[in-house]
Amino acid sequence: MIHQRECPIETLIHVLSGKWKPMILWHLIESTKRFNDLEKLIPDVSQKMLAQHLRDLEREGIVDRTVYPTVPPKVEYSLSEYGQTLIPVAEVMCVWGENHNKRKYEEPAS
Amino acid sequence: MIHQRECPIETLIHVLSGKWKPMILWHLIESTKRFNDLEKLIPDVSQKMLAQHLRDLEREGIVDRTVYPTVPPKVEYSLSEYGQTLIPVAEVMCVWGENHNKRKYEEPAS
DNA sequence: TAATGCACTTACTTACAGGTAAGGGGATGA
DNA sequence: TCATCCCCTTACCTGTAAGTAAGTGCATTA
Repeated sequence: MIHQRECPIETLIHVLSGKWKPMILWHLIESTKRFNDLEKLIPDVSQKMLAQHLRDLEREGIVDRTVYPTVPPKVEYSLSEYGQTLIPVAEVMCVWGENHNKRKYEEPAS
Repeated sequence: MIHQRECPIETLIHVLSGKWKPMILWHLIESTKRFNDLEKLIPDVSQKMLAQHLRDLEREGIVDRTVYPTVPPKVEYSLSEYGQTLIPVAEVMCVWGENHNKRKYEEPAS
């Protein structure tokens, strides 16, 4: 049972809202990635949006940004320790999402 | 572990995106509600937005709409059987959300 | 006759997320 | 000297979500 007055579903939805954040999280759960890696892995994302959403996730404490002062610069993005707490949540969300997609595309009962 | 190619987190986020959907879900998890009930329970929602988001949730099969042909009209909204599958997901999301809010407002370490 | 309640819909406007294109800084390679 | 690589930032524009306000239809109430 849920026994809160306010609605914290909103919190998580808000943290992961934005067209590209779920994808970013998805790939960072798998492993640490560089900016360019993410750009290649996420089709059609612009550099601006990727940078912006990474900064959002960093501000929330979910993503760690590690800069190596080399030339050319190397920046790595990874899930922070706190960000790892999202993994089980993401799993539950994924199970539901997969099922929902199946329902939508395999049994269009409507 | 998550072993999908595509990212189904997006699916759930998309289903619950829109400023008012989490709140609507929240109240319908508690119990069946009428249009006016929801309007009163959700501060600042306009009738237009409430109607629109309820229709969205109905289209996804999450919410059932029951019309009683009385005058004045009576319409009840409730979680469908399928919508109930969202309850455990919502619970996990809530736990994380509560914790995140605590972290943000009680320990502004940044 | 007019007002009220319910559950919306419609038309119009505003705000913000996102898209496009270009630049920047600093070292290396041709 | 020019181009290239990496990781962005900036300026500008567009499209969609959301806000505002009014209207609809029907029956009951005053």
